[in-house]
Amino acid sequence: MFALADCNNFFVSCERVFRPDLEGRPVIVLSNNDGCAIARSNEAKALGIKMGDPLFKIRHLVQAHNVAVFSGNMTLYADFSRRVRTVLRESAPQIEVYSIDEAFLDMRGMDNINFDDFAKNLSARCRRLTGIPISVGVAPTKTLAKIAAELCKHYPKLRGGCFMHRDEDIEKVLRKTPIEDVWGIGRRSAPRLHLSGIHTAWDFRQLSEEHIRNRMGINGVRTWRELHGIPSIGFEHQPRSKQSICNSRSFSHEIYDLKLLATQVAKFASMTAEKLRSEGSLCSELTVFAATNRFRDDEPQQYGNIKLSFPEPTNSTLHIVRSAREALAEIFVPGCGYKKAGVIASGIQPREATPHSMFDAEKQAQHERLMRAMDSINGKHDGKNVVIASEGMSRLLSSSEHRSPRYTTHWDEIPVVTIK
DNA sequence: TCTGGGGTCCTAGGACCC
DNA sequence: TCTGGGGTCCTAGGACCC
Repeated sequence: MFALADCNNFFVSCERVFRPDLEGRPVIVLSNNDGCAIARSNEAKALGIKMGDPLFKIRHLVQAHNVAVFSGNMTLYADFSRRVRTVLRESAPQIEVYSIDEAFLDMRGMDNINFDDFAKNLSARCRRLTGIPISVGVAPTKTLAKIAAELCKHYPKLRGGCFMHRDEDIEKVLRKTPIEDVWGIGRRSAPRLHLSGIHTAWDFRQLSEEHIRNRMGINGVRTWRELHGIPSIGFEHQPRSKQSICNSRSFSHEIYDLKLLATQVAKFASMTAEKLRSEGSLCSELTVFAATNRFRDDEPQQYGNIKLSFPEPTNSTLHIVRSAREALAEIFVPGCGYKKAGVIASGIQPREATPHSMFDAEKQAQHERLMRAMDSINGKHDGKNVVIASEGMSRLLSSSEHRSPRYTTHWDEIPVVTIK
């Protein structure tokens, strides 16, 4: 058996931990720049607010129904994610962290327990210890466990846990599960399937493997087999090392000036280098891209990108920022208003496995000490205190007007509450 | 006026090899 | 007249996920 533990409306739930007054009220959390709704409470979903709806298109709903609006506060959510994972690790021998708000549990070997009790107890325990409500589905495959967890969200009677394993139960549930709700069936496949009369997970399961293979490739087959109860998606006991690291943002307004754009790209590059070092990795390639506002048809559109290779794999802020700035200068077109830019590191390899340069060994050691010093200073205090000059001292050009305090990580942001 | 960010894998086609 | 078979690597684009 496999379990999926899925945090309910995760970002909203994090905000509610410190704002219990928002229980029962519609709440949404916004993406970068306060652009789109990326998390909604059940009440907000009931109002018809969809995942990814731009704020300006749902303003009328927000005002009419007194929706509480938050800017994304990733520092806070990452900390809650860590707390939830701690609880999950205590409950199963192996967990696979799937995303910031989901993890699979490998239940193989746990034969003599009541899985339904296990699921419900885990949900209650997580709520008690972290404040975050979670749904736990247990089933013979990961795909079925996902469906079981989803069931908990619609049926409060399940008390956050659902064990789905008997053939007749699986059939009953699959008959009611729209095909587009199945893990692995996306935006493109669902409409195609509907056209050929496939509307539910059960309909899909009735098709022949050959048919699926021809129309949807190997991934379709995997999903089909999983729905039949045959585990076909591996359990990843170890987190795999990343193949690419990307830092990109949309800006709060268009940037026409290369110098200003370069400070932003320098920040992305610097964040990328930091992430590489924190994972003990080096990169051998760097892609830099910059794009104009694709929603404005009254302005010339421009998308530039360039990929470069480093002579030696690196995770140095100095190297990566310098290269990123040079690359940006090559793709920059004067007169264009850039709305988004970013940096992608690839060709990632573990630092230990990479032989040191034959040249300048001493210089390289010095350089590494410098990076360690930077990381240690920036890690000690709230916020970045040492940056390289080309990043500039200004912030990223993005707005977040509704950000909550980072309650659990930044002491100076915690509001003083007077209880009368 | 205002429209997210960060990932993964598969597939098809071209270039090239013996 | 007749025009193989089996690889690799790379890239772009598509599809999927949260």
